[in-house]
Amino acid sequence: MIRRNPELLAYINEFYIENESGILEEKYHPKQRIIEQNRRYNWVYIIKEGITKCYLSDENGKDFIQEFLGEGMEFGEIEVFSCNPSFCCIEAITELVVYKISYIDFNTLLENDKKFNRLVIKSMAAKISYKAPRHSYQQSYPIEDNILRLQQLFPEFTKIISKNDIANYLGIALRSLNRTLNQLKDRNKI
Amino acid sequence: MIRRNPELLAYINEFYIENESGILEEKYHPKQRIIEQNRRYNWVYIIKEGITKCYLSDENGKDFIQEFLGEGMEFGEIEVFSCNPSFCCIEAITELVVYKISYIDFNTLLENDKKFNRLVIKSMAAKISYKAPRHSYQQSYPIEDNILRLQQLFPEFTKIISKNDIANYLGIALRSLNRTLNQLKDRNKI
DNA sequence: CGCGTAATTGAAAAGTATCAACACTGGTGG
DNA sequence: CCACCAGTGTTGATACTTTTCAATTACGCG
Repeated sequence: MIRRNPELLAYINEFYIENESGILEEKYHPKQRIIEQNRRYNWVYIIKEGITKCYLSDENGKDFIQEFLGEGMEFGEIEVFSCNPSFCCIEAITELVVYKISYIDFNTLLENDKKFNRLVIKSMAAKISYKAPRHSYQQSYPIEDNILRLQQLFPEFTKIISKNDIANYLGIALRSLNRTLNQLKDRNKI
Repeated sequence: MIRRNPELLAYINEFYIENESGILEEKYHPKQRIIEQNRRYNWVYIIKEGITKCYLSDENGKDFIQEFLGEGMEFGEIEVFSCNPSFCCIEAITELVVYKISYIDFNTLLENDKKFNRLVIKSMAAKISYKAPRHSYQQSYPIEDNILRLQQLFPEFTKIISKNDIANYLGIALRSLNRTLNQLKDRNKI
């Protein structure tokens, strides 16, 4: 549920911070948006501390949460390669500290630092391989199974994330989330 | 719906075929599986001709189709980086011709050929950026809207792909697909 | 023709969303 | 200290959507 990438973060901390590498640091407060949907940016971000949500919102006002991103996760890098405007929105949930790198510097690193290149590819591969099963599971199983699964993976998911966000993450109505949670409690399954 | 990557295919055709590069060619018939779920392989594939489906199947027997892959699309590359067994199944829909490259050669190309490296990254970025909106749309909109959208993007989608596969792609029951198609016809929307 | 696969349909059951009302919480200012 | 407010969480009743299951038909091909 909350994705992390300690390997990437460690690498950046070790080799590029305080080293005149063009990597900047920025802070955000909860509910601040780092990236808005359908805009163009020239920065790639990597989370140093805190949690964000990555979501798409559609005309009818519904938000769909792609993922919750924690330490070491990148965002904004997809748009470097696709040359499209941002396809999702990134919003801070907790207090947040990020590193940011300009497109130009990011591309330079990709070309000249093989380890960095490989870490970025790995991070993208991870994004692909966890999205697929999740999408599949959400479509194929009833709400109850999805909640039990979340419960297993992240026992304290209700502590950090609001109910509304959880519902948006699961792609269901808030009411359905509450009802199902109650049913599970009644049957002592949770 | 049917993804393609002509740029990658053109590049491989131009520089690596019939050039002692370690790239092999293979043919498959409809319904043959190139990759099974949860196994380990040592090959990355690129489609030269034909169409495959990429799907996940779960214990309860349901298949969920991730994407239909056409010319130039790679598969098997994610597992090179994640080091996990295959997370999906790849099955030929039409007569199929693929190129295949061993993990070792693939890694060598990635390290030594910057253009190839960039093309692979771009292809992964594309996978991420079309999966996200699709997942979101399927969760947030009713079946009817999803079918109309498919209709717009691929007017002849019923010609090539079986009804069952379309239902599995949309994550709905076959019955629901048929009912909705009929309703749309009644209202002359299709 | 006969077979297997794919497509179609109706009726009932199950699952979800919608909407509106109400409760809880922490913070603010009088 | 209390009243108020906004944000978040909770709940019931109802309407709607989707699936399930089983039966039937259509199609392509040896």
